[in-house]
Amino acid sequence: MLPFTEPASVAEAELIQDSLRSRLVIPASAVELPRTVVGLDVTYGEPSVAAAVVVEVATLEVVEVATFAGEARFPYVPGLLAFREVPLLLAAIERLSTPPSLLICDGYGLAHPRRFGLACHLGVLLDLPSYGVAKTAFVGSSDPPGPARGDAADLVDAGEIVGRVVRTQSGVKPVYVSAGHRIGLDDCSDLTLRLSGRYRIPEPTRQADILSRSVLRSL
DNA sequence: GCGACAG
DNA sequence: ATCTTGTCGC
Repeated sequence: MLPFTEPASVAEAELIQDSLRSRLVIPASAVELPRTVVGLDVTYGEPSVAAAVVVEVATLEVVEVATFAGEARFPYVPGLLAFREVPLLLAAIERLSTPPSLLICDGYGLAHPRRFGLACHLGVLLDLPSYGVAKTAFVGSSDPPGPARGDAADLVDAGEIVGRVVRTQSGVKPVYVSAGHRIGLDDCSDLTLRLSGRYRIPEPTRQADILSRSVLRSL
């Protein structure tokens, strides 16, 4: 795995993204789906808490969890979220007993100003398939997806399809899916729907959100 | 130039 | 993200 580099400035952070982006691999065809996936999230506080939750794809059951509490070292800057979250998330992932097979992040992958969001960053550093599921818009635009679960619309930025707006529950606000590394957009969308039981947010990141919040409360 | 801007 | 209760509705 590649080491995380802590940038000393916004300009340096952008250079790091441009450099790591050259290692991105996005396959054109479907990849084999793993038996389990890892949902990731960070809740901010003092300290902040990162959570990694392993979920079995077939049953949506939680198989293992790990957390890490520490200070976020980089400020929140739109487009540079990874520098705030990656160190904490890597520490949580390292505490899992089983090696992760696919990462699902709370945020964006390729749908990013420099095409290198959080999901790309984690995927490249760990050389693992990864993608992002965000709750609100960031870059690009789309037609509104149809009203039924499974309806979706391309997310387009600068004439490029960078992600997909996916309705995971009928009549509920859609989520924003974008590929991170070593997985194509179709697979990301399919997996997101498969992992969304009765909630808007797919189970892995939903559980990571719940866990990181509860751990922070208990500190 | 102005506003918007993942978490 | 977070500060924060009740409330409307399926």
